[in-house]
Amino acid sequence: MATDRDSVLEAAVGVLSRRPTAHLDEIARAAGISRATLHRIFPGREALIREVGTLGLRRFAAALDTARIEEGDAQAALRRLVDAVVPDAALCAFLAGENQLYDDPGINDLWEVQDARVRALFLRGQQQGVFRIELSAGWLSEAFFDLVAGIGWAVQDGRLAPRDGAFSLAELFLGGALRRPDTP
Amino acid sequence: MATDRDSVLEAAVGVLSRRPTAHLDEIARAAGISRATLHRIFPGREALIREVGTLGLRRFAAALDTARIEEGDAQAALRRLVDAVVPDAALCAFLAGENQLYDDPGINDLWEVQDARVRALFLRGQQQGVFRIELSAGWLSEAFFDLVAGIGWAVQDGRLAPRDGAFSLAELFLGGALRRPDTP
DNA sequence: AGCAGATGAGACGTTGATGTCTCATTCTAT
DNA sequence: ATAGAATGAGACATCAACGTCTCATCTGCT
Repeated sequence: MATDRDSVLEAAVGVLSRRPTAHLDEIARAAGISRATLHRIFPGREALIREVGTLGLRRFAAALDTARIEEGDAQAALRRLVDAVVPDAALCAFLAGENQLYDDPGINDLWEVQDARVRALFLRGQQQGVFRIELSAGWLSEAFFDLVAGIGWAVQDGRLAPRDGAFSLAELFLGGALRRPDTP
Repeated sequence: MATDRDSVLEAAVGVLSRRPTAHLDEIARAAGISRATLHRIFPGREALIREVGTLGLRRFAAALDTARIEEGDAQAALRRLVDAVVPDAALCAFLAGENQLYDDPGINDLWEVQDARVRALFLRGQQQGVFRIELSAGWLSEAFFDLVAGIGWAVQDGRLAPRDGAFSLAELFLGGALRRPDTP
């Protein structure tokens, strides 16, 4: 049952995104299973971490697909991306915190592909005159991901209401913190 | 010699901000000393991590002081803060990644004080009509710190030139990613 | 040169998480 | 109801990092 595996991974994210060094006991308890069963599903800790990473990247890639970021106006595409990615913000928070994953070539490649897609979105937006050209597409892409992770942490720790996630992310990232005098 | 301690902590940050689970061997090698000497300076791993955390918070607090964030126009104060904090972005990146530190009450208290100062800055800016009121001061504060950490990671990994750090941070955070038609 | 202190290299025991095993219990399908 | 499979609980060995120790070497000072 793939659903079973994914539900365990889901629970693992909840623990690991906060404390990447959490013991397997803790993860198993969070998933509602015993440590023995956890080992039956995943050969070991390394495999579990890797699976969580690939799940996060699969979800992120699915969000890019759902948002159809390659189509239409760049700003509208980014707003669609925000809505699509915020539900998986916790997974992105895990990915952001687990730089160690970049040792795995498979995960690294998968990440590169998705990151390139987001960078292309910003580049396209800059060519369309929608996004600012003073900021590099690479930095926009990285900063966007940082803020998505920030949403994930804030929601998990109860500092931000889940309903406010998409709005807070889109408004801050697109419009910045400054009040615009011309748009009352 | 406090300078010696700090130089070791400095080196430790370089390693720990990327990989929080790095072995003491690795940290000692990065600092150019042996593991034995590392143990002579810091009683153990826990003490080392705690010292790195307090160093980061001291530097962050010093940046808030240097920028005089309690004085004058909120936007100008934030720009001063950006300039003051970017040189220590790597330390902030460590603080952001090491949520585990929040177990220590001393560090937790110190963090609360600084976070409250930043939140007060945003609240003041909102009252002055400088910052947008649709975004909560708490989220602005958290997002700002996330982006500072992002700067630290990007610079450390060579994805962003150190000279571009302050500009990229200030422009994105204050003005957002959207191009403003009215300010060519 | 000679001495005191500091450092590096390495050995050693301890500790805690991990991986594997067994066995009793529970769930499920027929 | 019963056989088979799956799960939980716990014991056990392994292993890697940690903390401590000793000793040789190096540095700095007189």
